[in-house]
Amino acid sequence: MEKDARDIFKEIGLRVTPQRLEIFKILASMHGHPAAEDVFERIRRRFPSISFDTVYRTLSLFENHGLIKKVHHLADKTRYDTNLKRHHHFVCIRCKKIIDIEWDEIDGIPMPKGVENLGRVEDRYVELRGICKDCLNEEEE
Amino acid sequence: MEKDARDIFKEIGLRVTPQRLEIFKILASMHGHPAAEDVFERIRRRFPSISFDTVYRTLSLFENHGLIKKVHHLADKTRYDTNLKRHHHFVCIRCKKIIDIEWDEIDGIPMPKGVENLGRVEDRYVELRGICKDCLNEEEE
DNA sequence: TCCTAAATAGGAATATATCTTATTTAAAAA
DNA sequence: TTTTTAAATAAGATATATTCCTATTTAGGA
Repeated sequence: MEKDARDIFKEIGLRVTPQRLEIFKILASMHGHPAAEDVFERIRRRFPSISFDTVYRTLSLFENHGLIKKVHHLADKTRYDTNLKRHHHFVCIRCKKIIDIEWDEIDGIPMPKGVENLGRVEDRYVELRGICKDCLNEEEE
Repeated sequence: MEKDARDIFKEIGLRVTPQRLEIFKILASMHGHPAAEDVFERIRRRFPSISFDTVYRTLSLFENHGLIKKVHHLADKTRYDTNLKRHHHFVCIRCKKIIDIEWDEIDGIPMPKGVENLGRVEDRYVELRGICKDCLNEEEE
């Protein structure tokens, strides 16, 4: 997010509103991985009457234009895993289907440098994200 | 989940209730990655008066004893990522902190066999799960 | 069989996210 | 610059997921 927010919005055909500019600025300045609520708390300082809806709408908008990303594609409801065998997942970003995959080679790769300073790693989890067969077929029609 | 549910419960010191036995059975029979609601719909056939609370409580209980796992550790609220550079995450399973990590070696590993039948993979995402430095320090005290 | 702590049902409460509608505003057109 | 209009916003209602509260029931030990 280097360029001026105003230019970025114009490039992708978005109206330039003060709320959007401010949310953009907040996101750029906020390290960590904010939730909508965090953004809301911050922007309220400048726009005390801003609504939650505007924040959510703007975050969606930014996401749809690739300016930000959701950390997970399955944040709507908690899903449980009954397969206790070590495995990873293929997740369809369209229909949210989850398919188990085995991928032992993952465990062989050395940790990236510096991770030991972050904490104690207890597990490695890999998610292959894409479009599942069913959704690809529907697309064709 | 091979053993008799009754024995498993006793081993880990849980009371054996009809609701728990049934939920356990449902989980074992249900492939896919059910949400609490899915389990609720199924168990209602046999226990029409069961409450949502019992389902949630039982799922938590099973999770705490390692009988099932949540697919994600961050399912409570949507978190956004403002770092558009390709990266992965270290996630603290205790405080839910997310820390960006770079790990290019991941891209070099060949896909596991059979993935091409599942759909089109568009991205690989890795999550290192563990306990962060802050939580480890608190633990010591 | 009795007793007690634990589990449950039912509904209330909370949290997150989206929708509805009247009002305001950005920005294109005049 | 002024006018026009579709898009954006605020406010609150609504939807959905999850947890909490409390009276009642029950598992399992005494």
